[in-house]
Amino acid sequence: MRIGELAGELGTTAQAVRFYERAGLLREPERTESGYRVYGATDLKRLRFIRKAKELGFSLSEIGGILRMHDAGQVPCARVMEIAERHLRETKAEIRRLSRFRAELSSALRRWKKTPRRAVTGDAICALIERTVDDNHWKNGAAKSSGHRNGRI
Amino acid sequence: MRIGELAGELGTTAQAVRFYERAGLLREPERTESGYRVYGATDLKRLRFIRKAKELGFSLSEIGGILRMHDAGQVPCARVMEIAERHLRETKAEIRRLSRFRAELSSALRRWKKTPRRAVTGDAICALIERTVDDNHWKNGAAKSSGHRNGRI
DNA sequence: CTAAACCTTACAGTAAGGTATAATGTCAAG
DNA sequence: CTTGACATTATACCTTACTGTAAGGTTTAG
Repeated sequence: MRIGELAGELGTTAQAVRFYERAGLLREPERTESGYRVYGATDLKRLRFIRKAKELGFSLSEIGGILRMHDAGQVPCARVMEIAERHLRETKAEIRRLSRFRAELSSALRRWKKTPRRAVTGDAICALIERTVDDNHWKNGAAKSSGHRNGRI
Repeated sequence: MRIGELAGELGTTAQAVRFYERAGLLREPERTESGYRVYGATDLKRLRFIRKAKELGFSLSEIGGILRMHDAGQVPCARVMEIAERHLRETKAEIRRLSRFRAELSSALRRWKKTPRRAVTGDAICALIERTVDDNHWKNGAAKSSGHRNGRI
């Protein structure tokens, strides 16, 4: 199969497949006489693995590491667990942080509804934000938030 | 005060402040005769708001929207709530997704410990990933994971 | 007076994960 | 034999939120 078919099979594009090849996730495939890439069942499985892992939150460099283990004959499942657990911990930490923030938001909002506007707002831009506790001691803050702004998927 | 002092006051850098100015979050300040930017208490408050909102997970363009509301004489707190609630919903959705994934991981891992390696692994790269349920119907997947790879804060 | 520390501009680069474009070549069908 | 759908390459561009660098001008402490 050629690159477009391989990509289409997994809901991605030929460019992305070439990108994965340059990134070292896919080996350089055989070529036809005219230079077209030709893929087989093994490549399809490998690409399916890459797409699936990416869906599950693995970065391409993590996926690269896993694939290199596989290529070296090792079973990478322990490493996979490790990375997945880390993602989960990070996400949980973020939801704790956000939940605290929401709690503060709602209590500020209650105050805000009870008090004359100007009294709460004061000289702040938005008291909801300026009055939150300083959470600098929680290293690794938001700074990225989750998805939604680019990629399809 | 000059740019370095303003930045230092809030734990950021002069470059970042100039960046905010170009991005339209800070107005162009007065200048000394020699062209140095000169800031006052209002600018300090505005920058403090920006940094705080960013810590709480707001993107610069969201912050820009909020500041434009403020500059137009409106109280942006309702909008702030809206964005914060959305961030929280997104993060919760992601933790649900990850939790499901982890549940699958652990059950796969139990199977994996009970069965001879080859039987579970089969011809997969890592059965833990290949055998996860297809969750494409959960639009907006991971595709970004949370933080950790760049920003100070 | 000089050196350090600060300021100015403009432009390039980073990370991640691609997407888009240009200019060209190939292959099957009509 | 031409049209259209595919393929090739290289290079540039996108987002976000900055950071770094070059090449210079200014201010301040000693």
